[in-house]
Amino acid sequence: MRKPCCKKKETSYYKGAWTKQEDQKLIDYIQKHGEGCWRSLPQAAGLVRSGKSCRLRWVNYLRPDLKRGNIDQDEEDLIIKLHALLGNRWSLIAGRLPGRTDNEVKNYWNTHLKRKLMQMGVDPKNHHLRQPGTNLSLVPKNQKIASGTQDWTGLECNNNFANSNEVNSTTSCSEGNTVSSLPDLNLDLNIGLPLVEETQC
DNA sequence: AATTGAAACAACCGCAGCTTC
DNA sequence: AGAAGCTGCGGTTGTTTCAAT
Repeated sequence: MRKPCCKKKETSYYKGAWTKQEDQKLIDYIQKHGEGCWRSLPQAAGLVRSGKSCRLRWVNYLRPDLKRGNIDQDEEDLIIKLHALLGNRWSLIAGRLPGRTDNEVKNYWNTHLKRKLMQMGVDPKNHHLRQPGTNLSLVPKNQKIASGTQDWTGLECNNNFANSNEVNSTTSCSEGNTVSSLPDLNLDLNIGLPLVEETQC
């Protein structure tokens, strides 16, 4: 049986929004000791949070390399393309967007892009073009498809391969499916090993 | 100015997969 | 081999903000 890396002790953790003081404690601790061993981190850092919560806070909001702010058109297009290829694999998608997190991409998808695709008559689940007329009533009259977004007609790539971890640049849609609407799609989907500062628990 | 509903964002929960013993 | 711990991911929910009425 594996030895726990820290004394297991169930505490009633704080939940809800993080305070500035908590953020600072977490930042200070990680700057000193690096990431890793999330379970023991809270106690070591003087936080009354679960390791999970600390990890999430760091990964999604405190990491210095995060690019905060609006997602631009290029990023949006890339998200759509990657989602067509990978499905809801947000961490993989976020990995192709420097400075963006899986949570951010997921939220953006759910709040912006899903609706946008539906308005365009595209099923956001599989990126298939819906039957003409379906849901098109959602599109305001005279509204053109946003600039920078392609006509997704013909996008019929199934996502079977997305269930495989072997996502790489040679992956392509199976016969009969087409990504003809993605002419500039040149994705290197090799999963690079992250530069992790090794820390021993 | 107050109310209400929608949109956007932040955080939690549960589960799966990997690692260790 | 399998049980248990840990981490990371994806789904979901809660809270805040903003616009419309």
